[in-house]
Amino acid sequence: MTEGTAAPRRRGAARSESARRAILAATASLFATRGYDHLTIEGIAAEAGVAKQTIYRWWSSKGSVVAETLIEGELLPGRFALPDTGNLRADLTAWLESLFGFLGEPGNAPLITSLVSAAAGNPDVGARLDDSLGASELTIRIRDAAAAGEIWADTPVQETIEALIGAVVMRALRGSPLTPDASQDLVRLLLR
Amino acid sequence: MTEGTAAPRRRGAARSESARRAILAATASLFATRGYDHLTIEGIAAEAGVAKQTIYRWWSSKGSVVAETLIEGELLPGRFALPDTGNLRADLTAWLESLFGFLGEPGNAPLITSLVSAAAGNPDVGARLDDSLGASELTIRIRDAAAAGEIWADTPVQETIEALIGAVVMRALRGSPLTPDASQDLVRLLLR
DNA sequence: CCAAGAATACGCTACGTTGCGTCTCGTTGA
DNA sequence: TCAACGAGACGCAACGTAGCGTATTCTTGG
Repeated sequence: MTEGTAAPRRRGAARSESARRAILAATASLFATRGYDHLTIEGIAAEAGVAKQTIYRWWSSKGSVVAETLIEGELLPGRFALPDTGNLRADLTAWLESLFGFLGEPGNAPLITSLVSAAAGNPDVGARLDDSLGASELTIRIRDAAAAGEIWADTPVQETIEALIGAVVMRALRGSPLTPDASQDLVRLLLR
Repeated sequence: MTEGTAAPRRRGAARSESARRAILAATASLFATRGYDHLTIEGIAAEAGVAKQTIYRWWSSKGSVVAETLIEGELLPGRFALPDTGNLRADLTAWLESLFGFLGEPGNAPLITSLVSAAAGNPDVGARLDDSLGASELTIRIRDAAAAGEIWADTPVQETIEALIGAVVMRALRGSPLTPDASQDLVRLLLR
């Protein structure tokens, strides 16, 4: 499934790790500056100082390269992990605030928009994007909080998460202004 | 702003309405079968039996043509209007159910995914897509319901709508299975 | 033990294809 | 009469594939 990862050890020259790193770095850099749809394989190859065929040898599409770049953590900062202070509402609010804060910095909204577009065309990117935004921790925390009685026991976990991330995605897509209370309001809205 | 609409009355031949209709119909048909990123101006022209220049004369981009096709109602059925029985929760549930139902029919999820992708790259398409999904009625109804005390008076209208549509978009993007209670759960979650 | 050989990755260059957006052409129609 | 139309050629960019010579690495056999 995940392309571009280590090959089984056989004869012949080994895969060049430096080429792989250069490709991912070039992808991250070009993606950030030009966006997903202006990203080209030839552009990546040129920026990375690598032959086009070296990309095609290991990845089947632009989306695959982007997905792996995302996995490698070169596209989004790692700061979107959900904090764990024991207070779910506070943690969620902080998490949303860091996301909205990121969206508010100039140039970042188009980056997320581009990532959503990439996710629309490539499920692998979608899954990795969810991961990068902290969806898995979200699931665990909300489920546990419901079980522990910290929030309404019948909270529909899946729907809550989709509404949360969906709201963030919509903000990015529409570029709607970020009200200062958005994070608090959203958490209050969704966690009763 | 809205391209492709009436020209100022001058000398010479008038704009061909049949060409315009053929272009929009071809766009709708190709979009539905091949998706947004495989949609090409040359393909539309060929399918419509029209010269490429006739498209470029009236629209500036692929996105513009798609946006107008959306306005014309040729891409999405008109059935996503929010019903008005006086009971907001019931109306929202019905609205969500028709959306989720549409998403569940084979071939429709990719259509929405493609539309989201188109919206990501073209704000005009985004705005029209919101319209087609009934966002404006949503705003009015939720605001009125809050004012009338039918729902919590402090309901953050903008956040609620973004969470609602965002949840639908996430379903389409992730292709997650549609649980039968999803609509009810979502409405209960957001409207307390 | 170590050279020969096989297998593979790499950079490079070139090719045919597709779609872009622009630009003439005659022709047609209000 | 003159702009809109169809047809289609043009240069450009990027696609994905192929073949080349070179470098690297494992396997084999004298």
